[in-house]
Amino acid sequence: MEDKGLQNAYEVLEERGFIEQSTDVDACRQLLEKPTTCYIGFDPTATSLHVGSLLPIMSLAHMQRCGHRPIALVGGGTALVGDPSGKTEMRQMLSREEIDENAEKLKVQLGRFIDFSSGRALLVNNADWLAPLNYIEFLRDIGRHFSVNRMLSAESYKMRLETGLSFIEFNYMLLQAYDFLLLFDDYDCSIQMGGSDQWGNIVAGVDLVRRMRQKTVYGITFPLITTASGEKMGKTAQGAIWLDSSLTSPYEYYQYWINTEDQDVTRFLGYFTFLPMDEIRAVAGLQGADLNLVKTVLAYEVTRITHGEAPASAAQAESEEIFGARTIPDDLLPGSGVRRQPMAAADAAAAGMPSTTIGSSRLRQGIPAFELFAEVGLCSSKGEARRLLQQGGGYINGRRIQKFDDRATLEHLDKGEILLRAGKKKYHRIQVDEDQ
RNA sequence: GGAGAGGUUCCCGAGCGGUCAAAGGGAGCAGACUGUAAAUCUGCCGGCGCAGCCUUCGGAGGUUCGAAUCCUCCCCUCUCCA
Repeated sequence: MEDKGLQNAYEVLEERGFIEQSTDVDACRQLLEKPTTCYIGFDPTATSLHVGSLLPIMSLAHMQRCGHRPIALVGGGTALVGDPSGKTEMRQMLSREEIDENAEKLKVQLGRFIDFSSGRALLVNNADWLAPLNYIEFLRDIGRHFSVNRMLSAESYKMRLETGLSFIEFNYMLLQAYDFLLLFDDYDCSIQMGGSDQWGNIVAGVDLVRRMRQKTVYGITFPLITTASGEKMGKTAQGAIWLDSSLTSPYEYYQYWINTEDQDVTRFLGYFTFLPMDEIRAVAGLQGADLNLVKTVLAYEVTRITHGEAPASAAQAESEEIFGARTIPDDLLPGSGVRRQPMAAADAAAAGMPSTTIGSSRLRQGIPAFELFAEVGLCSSKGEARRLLQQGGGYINGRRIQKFDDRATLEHLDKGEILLRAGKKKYHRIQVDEDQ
């Protein structure tokens, strides 16, 4: 069902809403009738990719499913320079070592979405060819094809012309264009994809190949994904939503997706799952509380694709334990393998809620609630805990705490543990260590 | 190199030498409402068992009974000129 080798990749991407702009729609579609090589660059500026990179990653995965060969380019070289596109300020420079380290981690992550075995996809690092470049040669061979006048008119530089743009960043476009040229030469790569902020850089590469090789290559950009309320994807108050499970746990990740705004649900199913579009269209009309069923499928699917089957099911179980389970009808997004029936209570208990172990002697004396909330990390300071509790946002075993200094004692023990809750969604489990 | 502007609590942005832990907005958090959504309303929003005390206004000194507000030097950013 998922592997529709026959469908044209361009149409798949278009149907799923991936395409914002392309250099030549008809030519791209035609090119993709036959196995083609395409690439996207990823910046190794952090140890992990985050949700913001999910759309490009999924596009490569779709390409591969349609029989094409994707190249994931880790920008180990370009990251040394820093892309000014879409940024207000120059980004912090990282050392070569840090970038190499990050690049290694990105490889592993990308491997979960794309099959790099036996040449079905390639992973390259542009540090391999950018780092040894000779400045003078580069200027003479590549630099001469670029018009500063044109570059200055590029949208991506406009914003920076107001706030300041350093020369090193100004060069970024040449390097990315050179990447495309090199991939074209070495791997016959003829399509570059990227976020809409990459349009200028991609076109620069297309132009460079045309000038130097008299060949036409193509570019496709994706829309900037924002939520219905206008936020950029993947940003929360706690920071980015990472794809690395040690930075953002599968549970948090699942929760991020299940909290998707109503208006975004079907759109996101198209972007971030492999569920067939006709199934997705079938649920597009759902409204109100019914959408929560769809959100469950969305959260499960995205978590499964990112972290795997088992962590996704565990996240689902844990969420259901806390927020309650629903039954998902079999005909709702039938292509998904989500568990559709509520779990037996016993199975659900094995969840990975954060927990702290406390000595029984301390509990015997009783611990003021605000201290406990701060100690356990539910609040960042005692003052904050105090405010939370005074506003009625703290609970022990589901019962609201009346006074900020009410004590948690051994009497609160329920099945060997105490369940703390801050607000509606944050939980913490206290376990007791039998000391004297 | 020359001339000017400016660096304030997560962000933006006010701030008369005392009444400033610092206006206002945003973000965030809690409560109400709900569907683990959005919108809305209310409260909170440096630390501390908190009617009090402690540490903040780029950095270091200084003037004052008293400074985020005045002076000196330094660091950084931006604009214009060369």
